[in-house]
Amino acid sequence: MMKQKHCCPPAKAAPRNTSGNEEFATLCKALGHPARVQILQHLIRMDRCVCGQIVEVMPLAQSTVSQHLKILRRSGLIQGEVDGPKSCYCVDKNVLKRFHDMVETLLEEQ
Amino acid sequence: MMKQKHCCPPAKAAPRNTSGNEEFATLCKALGHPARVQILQHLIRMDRCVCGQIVEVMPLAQSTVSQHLKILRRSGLIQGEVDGPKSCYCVDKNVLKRFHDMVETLLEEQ
DNA sequence: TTTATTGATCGTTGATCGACGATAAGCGAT
DNA sequence: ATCGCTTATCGTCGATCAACGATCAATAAA
Repeated sequence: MMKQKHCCPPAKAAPRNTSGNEEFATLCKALGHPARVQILQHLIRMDRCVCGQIVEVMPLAQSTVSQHLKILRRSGLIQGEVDGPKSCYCVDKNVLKRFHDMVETLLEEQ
Repeated sequence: MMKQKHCCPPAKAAPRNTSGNEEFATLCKALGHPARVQILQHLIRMDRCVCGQIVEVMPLAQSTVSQHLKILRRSGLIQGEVDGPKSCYCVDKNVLKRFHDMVETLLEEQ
């Protein structure tokens, strides 16, 4: 079998929906840290809020929270927009719903 | 606010279900790599199968697949039992269901 | 204009990940 | 007892993560 070093799987015989796997894994990875789960939950409850409000709730430095927000944003789970000198974040419910559907699909596949 | 270095959050004022977050993050982290998602899907479809069969399907070295299996097993998503010289793996459907429910709870919280 | 506030980014540091080959350990067959 | 097959573990290496403080850029307030 073809092997490779330090890189993601190449084309395979029957890769069975690899791109979907990729997106699912990306979303999971974004939620693979308790701080980011907490941030997402907080955003869900508050609907939308500003970075500082999140920092207040978290036992982490502002720069660390900002980093987590960046990761969540990159995954698509949250969106951020500048609001004056502040940054306002909110959950992208479509992406969250899609994530949910992916898990459901997984569950139904058995 | 109390800060700390290189370590997980300590007790907080109102940590709001931190242990649940922890488990959810752990499961997400386990699925945060496309290879592990693929392995889980394969196990779901095959119901149960032996390590070698998984290695055949994946474009990765046997040791790498074994490592991924270990991570999935540690997360609780799959179980493994020795069967002679082979190792047989299967999905823990209860854990998968719980994972699904966690996502659903997240979705319903908005 | 200067100052304060807010948040993103930079740079660093130690820990963990992800890949591999090599090796060890357990079992079945010869 | 030895050999072969199967799988887990070890050791290594580069890449990425997670945390922090420091700094920078942009806006609001004085």
